Amino acid sequence: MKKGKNVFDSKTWEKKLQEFWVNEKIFAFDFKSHKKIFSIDTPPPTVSGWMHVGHALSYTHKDLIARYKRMAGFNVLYPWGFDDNGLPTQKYVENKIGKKASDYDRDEFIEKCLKETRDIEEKLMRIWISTGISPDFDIQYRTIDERARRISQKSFIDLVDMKRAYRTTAPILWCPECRTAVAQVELEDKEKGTFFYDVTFELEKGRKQFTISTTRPEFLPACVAVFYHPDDKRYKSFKHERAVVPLFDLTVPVLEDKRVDMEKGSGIVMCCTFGDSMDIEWWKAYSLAYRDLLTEDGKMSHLAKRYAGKTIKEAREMIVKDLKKEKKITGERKIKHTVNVHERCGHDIEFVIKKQWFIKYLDLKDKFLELGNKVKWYPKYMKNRYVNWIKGLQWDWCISRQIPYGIPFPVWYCKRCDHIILANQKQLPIDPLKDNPPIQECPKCHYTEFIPEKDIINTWATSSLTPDIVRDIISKKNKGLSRKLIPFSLRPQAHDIIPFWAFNTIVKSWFHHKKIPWNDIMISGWGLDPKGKKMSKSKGNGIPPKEVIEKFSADALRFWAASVRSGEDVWFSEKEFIAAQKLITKMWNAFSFLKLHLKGNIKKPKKLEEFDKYMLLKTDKLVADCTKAFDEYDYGKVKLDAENFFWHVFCDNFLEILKSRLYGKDAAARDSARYVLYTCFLKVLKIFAPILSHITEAIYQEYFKSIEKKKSIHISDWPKANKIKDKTLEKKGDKFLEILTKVRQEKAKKNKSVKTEIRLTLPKEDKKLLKEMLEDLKSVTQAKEIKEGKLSINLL
RNA sequence: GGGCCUGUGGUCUAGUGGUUAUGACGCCACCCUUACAAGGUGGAGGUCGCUGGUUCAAUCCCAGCCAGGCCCACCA
Repeated sequence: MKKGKNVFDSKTWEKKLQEFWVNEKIFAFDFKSHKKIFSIDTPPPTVSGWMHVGHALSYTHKDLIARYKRMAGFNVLYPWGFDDNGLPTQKYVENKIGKKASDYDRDEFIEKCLKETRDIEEKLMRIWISTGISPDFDIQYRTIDERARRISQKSFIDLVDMKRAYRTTAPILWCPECRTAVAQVELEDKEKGTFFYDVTFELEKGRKQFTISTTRPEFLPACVAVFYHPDDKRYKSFKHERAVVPLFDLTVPVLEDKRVDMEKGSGIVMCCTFGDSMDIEWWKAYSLAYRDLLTEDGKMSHLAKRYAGKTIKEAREMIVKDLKKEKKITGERKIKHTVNVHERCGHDIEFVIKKQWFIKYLDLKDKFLELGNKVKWYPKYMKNRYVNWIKGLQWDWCISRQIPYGIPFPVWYCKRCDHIILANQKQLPIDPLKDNPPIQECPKCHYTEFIPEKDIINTWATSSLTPDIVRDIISKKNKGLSRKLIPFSLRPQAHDIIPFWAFNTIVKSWFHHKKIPWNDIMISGWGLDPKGKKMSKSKGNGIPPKEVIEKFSADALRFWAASVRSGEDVWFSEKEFIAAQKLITKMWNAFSFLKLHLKGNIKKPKKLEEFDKYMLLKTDKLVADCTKAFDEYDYGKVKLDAENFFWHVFCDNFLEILKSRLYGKDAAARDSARYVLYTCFLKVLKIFAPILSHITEAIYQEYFKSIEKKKSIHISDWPKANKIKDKTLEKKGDKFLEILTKVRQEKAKKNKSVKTEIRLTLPKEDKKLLKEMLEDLKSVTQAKEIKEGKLSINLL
């Protein structure tokens, strides 16, 4: 073989193999197999823009497991899906076409959304495939497709029947920018600078003045009460009085409540509908009046009188100015405080009262905690996030959203009495704006006109049904099989959506099946950009996978993904990609060496050389370790162990030691070497297959396939670790390597080539121990002879 | 305020209640050795965040503290 560069051509090979996998349906779920099923509740990526390597990271984690399980003998159900309905997708479309939903009529806009999502999904699909993932693309869904709409609407109707879904007027979190209700989980914290104003109020009787500190003076027109702490001596005398709100001439009750913080501001606080969640608590507790201050787009209502129609910001500025004019502001301090903003648009969240659909579940907190305990969490501590979230829940789940693009509620209301009319289950999916209700007249008041629901069902209420959607696909081909899929084997997902997706899926699974949705949950971290910030579509700091794949390779991307411990975030750094490329080159070169020596039949020889037995033993140890690690979803350990073993044990030592026999004349000794070379390399290759999926497949296709007969390494059998009975074997081999290291040290110290010949003297017991390995030791150390005595290495 | 995670050579990282603490990148010296110079061999470099405790023995277990990150709550 000629000296020179021998690099694995990732570009050509990866593309070729990816096509091969898809065309040959290597990863197809087998509907007829009797093998045990391993089912994965794959996260359908949200269609809201281009993906980045952070996405590829967590999808590769799932893929590592899928590929391992397939080789480990499971019939792997690894579906694919897109989450392409609701606000995130609508926002993407609005940005793409440069127009708002309100610029179109509803149907036209929905058409636009459907077209745009189809377009980008097709392109995204190609990128996903280029990362080397291995789902069965014939088992695929979209959360906007007919199946998902049917299942989501059915879930909703079932929940109404169970008295779990209910419609009510209640304070909800409202985004004035998106003009829709949002859920608690969609909030983000943002620190903002603002002013703390000391506003002068007075008591109705006696005109006694007092100060209330507030950050939101624009809420004065919605003030419904003021509160002080019952132990606060300063305000004891205010009991049963009424206060006058400045500028607006409202009078409101003065009330005592121990939730007031005496230390904050002046110790007396106004309650408005609704400045914050505390206001809601008081409003409920004391059945206070409701003053509807904000319109849907976040402007002041008629209650604000001459400030009506102004935005919150404008109204605040004007009211402050006017208060100052009347000398009603006695102090103002600049402060920083955290406010809730909508994670999708960053706009401040307000509270308003509206009719919305809710799912009642606060009474089931204990149940959900119990279900969380039944699921096995990897890593374990991630369960805390689930527990923490449930403990902090204080709202029922608001599932209605006031946007056009999504799954409609299958509901009409009687125009006269507001009676709820549900669609017939057999009709589903339906759109109440287009379809007629299943009855002619209202069963309650016999009126014959109905109002269709315009709201849509929030995305999470649909995506929490992914196991049901996949089961539905399966049941179309094999009804019995789908029943075996409760629960699924594994839910893989990232940690940021534990309160959304993991939790909601458990909730729905309990309501509909009274079971946990999956046995295991594996949590992935985020990809962080080189500065340590989370890569995100909206921040635009995501690195596109294409960049990495073109510069390095898909295998390098997978290697990077496998270098993280489950659940931990990982910084993007090129170091790991460079290391991966080096490993790939090393593997390809080792393969060239193998090809030279493994021509012709490979048979297990009658007698194995002693060192070769040791090689098998060490390789099997690696197999055992990696199998255990993979079974615990610890791909990071597999990657680490396999890399170390392959490079430093297999290549640096084993291959060097085998060389003399491979090039030598003794046929029996050579056959023994050839056999272990073949066996060990194939085992190592298989261990790497889930991680470096392309190069291992390329090597398999080029050489091993013709002998092993499986179509692809990815459906070949996972290696087995044989038990070796000989207890001294490991000791012998370890001693061998220890002596080899000493010889190398000696040569390096003297600045000599490793080819330098030596005279080796070994202590009696070592020489005896290595009795059967002396020939190998001689050749690898270039020893002319091995004598007995005090350990010494003489360079010749 | 509550909870969780992390802290190991310059950088990234493995790991264990018990000899000299793993590997990579970088650094230094040497070596063209018939798979590979994108290689090989060897080397320098660490009080394993700090302070106590448990123990014959702690980087590892416990407590407190410090630093970084995350989740939740509060946010008049």
